Amino acid sequence: MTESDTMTGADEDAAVGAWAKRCYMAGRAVMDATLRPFDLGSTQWYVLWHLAQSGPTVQRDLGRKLELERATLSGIVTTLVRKDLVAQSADGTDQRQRLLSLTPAGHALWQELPDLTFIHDAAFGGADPADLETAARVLRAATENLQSLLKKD
Amino acid sequence: MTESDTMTGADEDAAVGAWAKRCYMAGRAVMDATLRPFDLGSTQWYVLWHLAQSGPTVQRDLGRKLELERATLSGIVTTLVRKDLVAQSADGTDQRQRLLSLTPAGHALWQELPDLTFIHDAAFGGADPADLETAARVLRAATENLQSLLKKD
DNA sequence: TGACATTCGTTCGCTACCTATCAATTATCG
DNA sequence: CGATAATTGATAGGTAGCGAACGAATGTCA
Repeated sequence: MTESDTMTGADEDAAVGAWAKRCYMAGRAVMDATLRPFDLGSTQWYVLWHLAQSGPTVQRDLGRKLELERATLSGIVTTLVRKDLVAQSADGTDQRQRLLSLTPAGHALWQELPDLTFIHDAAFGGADPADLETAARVLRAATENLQSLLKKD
Repeated sequence: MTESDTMTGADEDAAVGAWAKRCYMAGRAVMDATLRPFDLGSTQWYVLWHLAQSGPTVQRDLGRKLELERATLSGIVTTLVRKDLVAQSADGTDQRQRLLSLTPAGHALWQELPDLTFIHDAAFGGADPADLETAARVLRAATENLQSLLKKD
């Protein structure tokens, strides 16, 4: 047993949580390394991806889809606007909302970006589909348990 | 299927990678909320935890145990030193190394901190042990696959 | 021994999360 | 209608992570 096993707790349950973190961090590291030549962060890529796929989107809606707090997305959008990849325009109906869309430069960059499918394939491609389903179910249940723990407070 | 599919939450919510992130974030949120009254971050807690359990530790070793880069741990240690919870002293044999230990205030705070095992219990307590084992195995394999992807570059 | 390489901790600059708060806007309800 | 509540986006301040680069200390090897 390694020291990190003891760190995360003596039982197997804790190990799942620790591996969830490691897996997330490792995935992000690969994504960041792939996008570094393009001066793009992983979450910035998700924003471009969504806008390229779904077209102009109200900022709040995008935040809900990417599961980011308003403040988090606000900062990322500011960065992308500064890079002239995303435009933030007023929406006619609700003056509070901002409509996000790709600029021409954003469109152009999106065309040049490599396909990131290989990341997911490398990570999970060799796994038994049934095991993947089980892992997803365990993680989903844990997430919901934890979130309901926060609500209760 | 890429990470992007998972983020959109379209219908493929069986995506393990996305749930790994959600699970990690949710766990950290509960931990942060629990530790907020004590003005402690989650990783700061891990540092105190290890020092309370294992006694004085060379900084680099602690970094390896907690799987943190030197730069990351350096910042966290600085914060804990500023709060007078951790002391950073010179080690006799190697003048490069710093020996970390709990200060009296650090010991005192540690005694007052609540038990955090309820978090893992709430998250994974209701799951089938076999499923937990499967989830851990899937995540571990994915992590190793991703890390070897980084080495190759 | 001396030259070179490695290691440790720090610092810098960055991404990406969060909470709390604020101004502006819109929604709701008496 | 008007007062109050809720929502949007921005900002401030904090935590957590990374890579790159640097000085000091240590290891290695010709």
